[in-house]
Amino acid sequence: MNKGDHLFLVDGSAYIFRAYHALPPLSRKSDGMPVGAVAGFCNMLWKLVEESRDTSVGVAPTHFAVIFDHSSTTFRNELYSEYKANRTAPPEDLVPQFALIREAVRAFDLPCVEKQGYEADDLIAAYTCRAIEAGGDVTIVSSDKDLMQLIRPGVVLYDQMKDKRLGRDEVHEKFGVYPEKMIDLQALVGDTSDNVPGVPGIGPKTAAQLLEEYGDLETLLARAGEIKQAKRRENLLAFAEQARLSKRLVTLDCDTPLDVPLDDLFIHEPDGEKLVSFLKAMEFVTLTRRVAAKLGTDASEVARAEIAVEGPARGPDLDPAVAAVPSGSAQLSLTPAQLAESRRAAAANSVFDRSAYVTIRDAATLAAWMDEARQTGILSIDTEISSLSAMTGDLIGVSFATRAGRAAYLPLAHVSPSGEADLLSDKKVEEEIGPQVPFAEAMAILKPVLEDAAILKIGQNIKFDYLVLRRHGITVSPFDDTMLISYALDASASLEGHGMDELSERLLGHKPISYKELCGSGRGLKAIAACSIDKVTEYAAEDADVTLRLWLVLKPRLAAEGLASVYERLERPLVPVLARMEERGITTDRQILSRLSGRFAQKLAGLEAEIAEMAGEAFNPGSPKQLGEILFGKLGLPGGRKTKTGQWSTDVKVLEELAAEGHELPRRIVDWRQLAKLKGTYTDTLPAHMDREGRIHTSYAMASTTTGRLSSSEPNLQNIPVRTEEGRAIRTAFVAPPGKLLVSADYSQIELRILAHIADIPQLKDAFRQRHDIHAMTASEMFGVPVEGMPAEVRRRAKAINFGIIYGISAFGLANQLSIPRDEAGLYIKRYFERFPGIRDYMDSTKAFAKEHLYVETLFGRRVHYPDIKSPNPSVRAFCERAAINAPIQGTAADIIRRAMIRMEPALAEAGLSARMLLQVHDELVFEVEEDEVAATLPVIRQVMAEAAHPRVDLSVPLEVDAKAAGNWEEAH
DNA sequence: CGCTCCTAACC
DNA sequence: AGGTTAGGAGCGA
Repeated sequence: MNKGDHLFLVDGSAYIFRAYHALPPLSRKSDGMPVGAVAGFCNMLWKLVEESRDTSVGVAPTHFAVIFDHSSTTFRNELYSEYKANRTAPPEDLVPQFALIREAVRAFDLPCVEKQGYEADDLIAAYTCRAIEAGGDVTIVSSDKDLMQLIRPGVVLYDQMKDKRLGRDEVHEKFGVYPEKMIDLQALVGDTSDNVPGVPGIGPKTAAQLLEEYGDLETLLARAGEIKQAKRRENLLAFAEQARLSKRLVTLDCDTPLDVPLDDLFIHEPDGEKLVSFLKAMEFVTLTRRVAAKLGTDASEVARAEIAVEGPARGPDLDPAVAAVPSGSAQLSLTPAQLAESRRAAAANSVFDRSAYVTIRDAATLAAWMDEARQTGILSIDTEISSLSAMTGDLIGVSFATRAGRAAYLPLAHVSPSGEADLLSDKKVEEEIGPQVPFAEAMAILKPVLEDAAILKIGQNIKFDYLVLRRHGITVSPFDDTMLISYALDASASLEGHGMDELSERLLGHKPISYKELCGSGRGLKAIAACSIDKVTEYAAEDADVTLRLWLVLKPRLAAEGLASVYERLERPLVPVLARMEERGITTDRQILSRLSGRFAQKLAGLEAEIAEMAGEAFNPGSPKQLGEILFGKLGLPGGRKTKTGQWSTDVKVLEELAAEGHELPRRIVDWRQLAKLKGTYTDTLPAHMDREGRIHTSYAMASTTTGRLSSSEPNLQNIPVRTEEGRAIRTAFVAPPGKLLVSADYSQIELRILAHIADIPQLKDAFRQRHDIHAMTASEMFGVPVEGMPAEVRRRAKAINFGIIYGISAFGLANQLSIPRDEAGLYIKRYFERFPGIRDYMDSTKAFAKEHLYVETLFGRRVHYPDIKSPNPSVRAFCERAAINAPIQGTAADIIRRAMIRMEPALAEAGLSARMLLQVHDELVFEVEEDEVAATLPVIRQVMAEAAHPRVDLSVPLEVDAKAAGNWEEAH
């Protein structure tokens, strides 16, 4: 290398992650292999190479290398074992792309450099030093602040995504120090993502100020005693050694030995054929064309390269299924689709041997099992607790599996089956049921494994186990959840569809022992702690075994079917978020509820007397059967309809119609029903769910709806009344604790906005952009009535039609909703389609798509399956069609709020705010916020929610968020 | 006791 | 008319 030469050093590992996170996931068309990061990387590299061929640009490189991290442990771990210890495993769909990206660099004919025991940054530092010594210039293609220390005359950092070059002055502008002081600054500040400790209480601003004043780290530490601020002084004195250690960790070594000499990095013209054949193999159509054109290669003449790719499984493969693959080349050359198929076939008739399961009775055996997990890198787990609720049940035992058929149960808190636990001494209990590992000792052995970033924990509905273990100080990470994988693959079978027993029967051909078989049910229900440990071992170890085998079958399907990003971005990251919301609960005022109950009871008693009087006899107004006989039999009122079982229908609709004709009794029944509902379902029941602190903890189900929405139960906090004044009063019982306020933030008209975007309706989009009243606009378009002075009834009808459209409108449904004749409703729909022809196109194309694929998709790639959409039964078919029209709209809204929830906590933390997210009600999030932080918190919440679709989806309509704070939920809403 | 039906609360 | 959960009545075992 000579003076005037220019070396480009690409921080390859950093670019992989940036490409992966910044770009929408992408799968290879032919087999679903994830290639999004590869695509981003290749585009970036091509742009650099193109620039380098353009000699008119002054910064064109003469030398070029792409540098990668080699392994996760480096010499820095010897200095400090915790270095980068809190790094989580890379996403599953990214792992197979690492090898492909190295292939890509070779296809570009560029040197690909990495070194055992060193980070990319060390190699970049060494090459930079060599190049400068030789008189050359260096451009480091990266934006990592860890590399800023290398900036000096002749060396710049280039952030390609932002097209920004960082030199001395830019570093000073950004951090308040010049590059030569960056090491000292980093030593003080530390780095949470790399686990560099730094000095507590010192952030970048303070650090820069201190370095400005004292010159450098050593001087600062030596003179720390002079600092006025007490806390700052003490921390600097106490953590001086930690700062020095941090400095050694962040310092990049110029003398890292280089296996590839600098001069070998000399750039040469890429080999067009080699590169095009690689890009063809990746199926990057646009880039292939572009590259072929520029390099003068005829793409049609070039055969696609044979690229072997590693399967998505982590760690050594433990599944006999793969060893049985005839190719003999094991999984290294399997595509995801092939791997998924081989796993499916091998697991279809799994053999289970319950007698092989182990009961863990002592700490040494437990430790040995954990070592097995360290070897394999995977561990399926299942916790057994004393009740059904993860929030309250006591941990009774934990089961594990390390590979198919190898499973164990660890009893922790079993008691004597004779039921005299209280009367027996511990010694007696042990004589009766055998020894158990002491609880605290077991937790101490489990914790490092369950929190080990290198061991993937697998659970079925792992939010449950996550919550249980959190109560014992263990935060399970990283993890996979077979229920959520199954749900991402196909959410159509609701409720039991993703339960373990059903998955096992469907995918493994094996029926596990049911909870009922183990513990009985009803009056015969036995506490699991009192069941025989041998029996529980069979049951619990089997569950862990089944879970692990389900994972082997299900996990590869994510990549094979193009659903890895749905799982990785919308399902898995939500687990800890929801777990924390459930843990927090919401404070509830017992007094308010009990006063309301009293008031409702009085009113109900009055109504009951009136009802009996009017009916001429006492009967139970809560019995639709008795009521129907009174109204349509005894009193002979007209307009009776029958339900599908032939009973008289007495729903609100029927009663309201009768009331409108002047009948008093139905009016009273409607009132009675409403109050009885409020009292029975809410004011009487909610207090039973309160904990000792007065908080109610709901449970969110992530896999219970077909569309991607969450559901809430025990209690359901997603259907707290809001419509009527009496109902709304119940919301005043949901309060903020002293010193805090509740904030409610909800999306305005999110589903209609999504419809406007997806169906591409100009009038709707304009109305939303201009913040017009959407229902009034619709009415105006349809009926030709000006928005000014529009009668409420006209707007109401348009609103009903708008909702009807979202629900996959039918004349029958609209007629029912508006209480108008069916043909009139049909006319409305006809006129709507005339005014908004794009809506009809959307509906037709959605139906056609659903019939072709048997599923529809949200904007984020979530699939909703409709296997019955081709049913010969017209009503079944029509129902599926309406649901298929609704699902992309409802599901996209659900995806958007999921994204907002996942981003919310980091965004709040980043802003230094302590707000806590408590509830989700489909388009609304409820938070608990310190009073003096409300003003700062509202804009953060609004922004995260409004921007939640980005960058994956660029909606052509703005998302608006209304957010308000108050002492209780009613006023905040 | 466990299941189905009907009704009604929410978005 | 799309997506949910919950409670009470009623019925059969």
